[in-house]
Amino acid sequence: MARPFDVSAVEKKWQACWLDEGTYDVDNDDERERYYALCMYPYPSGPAHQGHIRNYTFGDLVVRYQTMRGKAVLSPFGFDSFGLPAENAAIKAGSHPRLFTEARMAELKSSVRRLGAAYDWRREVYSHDPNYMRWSQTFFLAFLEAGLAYRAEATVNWCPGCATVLANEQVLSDGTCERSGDLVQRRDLEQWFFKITDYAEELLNDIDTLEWPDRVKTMQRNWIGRSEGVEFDLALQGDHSRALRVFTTRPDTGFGVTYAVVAPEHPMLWDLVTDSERESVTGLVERASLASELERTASSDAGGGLDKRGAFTGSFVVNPFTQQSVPVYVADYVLGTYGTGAIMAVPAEDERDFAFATLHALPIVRTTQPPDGHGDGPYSGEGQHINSGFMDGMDVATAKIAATQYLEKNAHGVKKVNYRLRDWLVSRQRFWGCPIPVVYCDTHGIVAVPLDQLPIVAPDDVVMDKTGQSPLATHEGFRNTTCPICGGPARRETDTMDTFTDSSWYFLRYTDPFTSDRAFDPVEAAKWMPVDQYIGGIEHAILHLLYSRFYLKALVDIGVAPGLAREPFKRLFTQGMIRLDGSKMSKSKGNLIAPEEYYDTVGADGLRLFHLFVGPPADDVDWTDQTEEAIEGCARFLDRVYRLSHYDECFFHDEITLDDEEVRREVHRTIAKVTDGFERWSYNTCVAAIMELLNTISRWARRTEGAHRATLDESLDILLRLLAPMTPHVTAELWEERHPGEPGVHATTWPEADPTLVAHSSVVMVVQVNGKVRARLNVSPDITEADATAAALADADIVNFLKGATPSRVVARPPRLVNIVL
RNA sequence: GCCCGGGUGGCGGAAUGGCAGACGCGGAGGACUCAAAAUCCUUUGCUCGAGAGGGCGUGCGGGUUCGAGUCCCGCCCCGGGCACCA
Repeated sequence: MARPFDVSAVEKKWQACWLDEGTYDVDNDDERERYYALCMYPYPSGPAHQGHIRNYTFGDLVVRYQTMRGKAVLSPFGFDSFGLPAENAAIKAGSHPRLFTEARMAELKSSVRRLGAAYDWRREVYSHDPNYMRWSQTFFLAFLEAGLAYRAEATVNWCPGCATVLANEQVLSDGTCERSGDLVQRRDLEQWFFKITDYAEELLNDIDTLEWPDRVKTMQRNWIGRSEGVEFDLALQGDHSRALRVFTTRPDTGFGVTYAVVAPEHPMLWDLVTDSERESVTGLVERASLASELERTASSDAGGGLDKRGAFTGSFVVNPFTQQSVPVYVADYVLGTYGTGAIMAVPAEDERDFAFATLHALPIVRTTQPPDGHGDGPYSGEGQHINSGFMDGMDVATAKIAATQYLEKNAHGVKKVNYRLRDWLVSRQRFWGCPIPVVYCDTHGIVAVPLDQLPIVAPDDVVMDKTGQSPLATHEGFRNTTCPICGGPARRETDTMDTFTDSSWYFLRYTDPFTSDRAFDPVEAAKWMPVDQYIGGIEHAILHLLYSRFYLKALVDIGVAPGLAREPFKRLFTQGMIRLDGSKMSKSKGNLIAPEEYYDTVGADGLRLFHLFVGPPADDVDWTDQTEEAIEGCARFLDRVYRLSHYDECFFHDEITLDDEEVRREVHRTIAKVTDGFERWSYNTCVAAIMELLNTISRWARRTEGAHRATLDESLDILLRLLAPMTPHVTAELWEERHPGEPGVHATTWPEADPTLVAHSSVVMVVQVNGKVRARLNVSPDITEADATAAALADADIVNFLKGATPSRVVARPPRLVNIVL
């Protein structure tokens, strides 16, 4: 489309200006009020796509708006530059992940620069920078020393496609890898873990203090999965010196326990199995251990959990409430990794137990009275206790307390809190990540690499193939080393750290990236932290956002970040996704729409305005056939702004007329609307309000009766300032034309609405009869209820409409509405 | 199955219990032009009507209210999250 000005030239000019002059560089000794605005640092996958553009457009609006509000705004940029895609691509192309990654970083940076977003580029960080790795490794060792990092053998998630283990958080609920989509396998391996479970309670409680979307908060609460209950003993029938320990959240249903179940991995299992049952139990356990997590957990779907595989162990335990002996089963619906790995089963009040009991013909005893009409199925809701001895008649909460006391006295019962959250598995058997800085010595075992030898950087001449072992393991020069303690032969850890460890602290490095003798100065970091506004995609709702919260808490506790607030991100905004043909836009789907083609036509400003205008920022955007036209519409609006600013046929008069006054009022009302919209993240309505203002000014300036010069100048100046955080280039250009030699539009302050002008001098009051609008009257905004009623009833149209009928009621809501009810 | 969102013109969307459809896209008509593009103006929920004007209308069915897109109850559909965690 033809533009009234050279968009590319204008945008290049201002981008160069901001960069050369370091307009958005901010120093740590800045005395203005501070504001830390941050977009999640990207994985460098190539040129920016529309998701990035959307993210950085919102971020830049916040940065420029808060700057105009007089704050010192920290706005850094960097790259989450370690990761599997680079390694896989490098294997394919016979290149090195670093070369590949740095080429992608350059591409992304170039397209981000052309967006014209304001960043302090001096603070740029990237994960694979040895200067950054040094501190990633230092933190690992600090965690190790504090007992927060440990090595253990465990059943872990192995992704065959990625040729590495994964954290629980990276496995989707259907048992596939969130990255490659491969079915994740279970393997018993010795791996490094971070003790995130130590922080489960605090991670859960502090969610309440965060200004985050409820959706994200709920997801994190569910992920942590706190449950309160009792752990107690079920004594073995015939040998009361031994017992099966179980966990339950419903001790009150104890009288309904008709059997018990242990997980196939339970350590006591083979003590319980009698000779006659050995064969069937062996078969069951073998099947369970071969089955993938998916098969084991997803089999309950359709038939309401009828597929409950299990076998009798041959042993019995005593129900401590009824003193009756009940059979012990082994079944794969009980998990070895949660609670005690064994449960008391109450079929009448638990769906899973009900399904199992039905299948295996076990007795079902109700202990809670279900509501009328509930039927024979399991019932786990509120109700009076029945068949429950001393708890009969109690409600669930009261019975829980009574049952807990009973178990404490009679069955070694202890109140217990369990979490679904597991420790964070951080080992990865891949090359392109931060090496774990420990060595293994035959004499001294696990030995930390001395801090002065950090960073441990992987050598370049490594054969990278996906063998299931870290590529570093085959590099003799890297692998073989000496023990820092005894100098004897030792071997290096060859696994690398999960890349989520890198992204768990980058926001701290941004606050003080200039120092080389430590990761950051806690005093400098404390000036900026916590991040005032964090912006990113919903896909990080659990992974990155939970890990970062854990990191900061741990870093504060171990003395790396003393004095910092314990939460990294005060406010979080999660933007919607861009969809093409209904599916998420992503490089792997090959459906990216690059911004470059728009930069040359509608400009970065046009594209930015589109992203702001298309809908609520939190909503997904469908990229359709009509999107091109919508983007052009945004560019057209900017052209109209440009033309109005250059309009030189205006006839001016000296007196301020009523029309001029009304324009001033519109201008100030728009200030109020846009300011409010900015605070509420309602950017689409802000754009609409500014468009309306332009229409008003434009029509008024073209009138033959003329316009008041000072009013036109004020109006245009305010319009440019309101628009400046959204479309920074064109507004900077027009402002410079209008105010040569003065500070630029981005250095001006955010306009303030004059309350006396925002108020309306007269308003339209609607008059309804039985809820339908029958007349409109111009009234004073402070009309009284009586006057409003009188005016409504006196109106000619209303009188005519009523035809003498007497209203039964008149509801007046001055000054907006009067409703006459017949 | 459970927990969140959401359902408004041809399309994206707006609307603190008070004029439904702001703003934009698209469409229609007009001005300018030799012509086109660009620009500017008018118009644009559906429907009945020549017109004035009327009726209907925010997924469906009820309810509360003088008044409901908005609040309550029960459904339907779409999207997302969780899913044997005892």
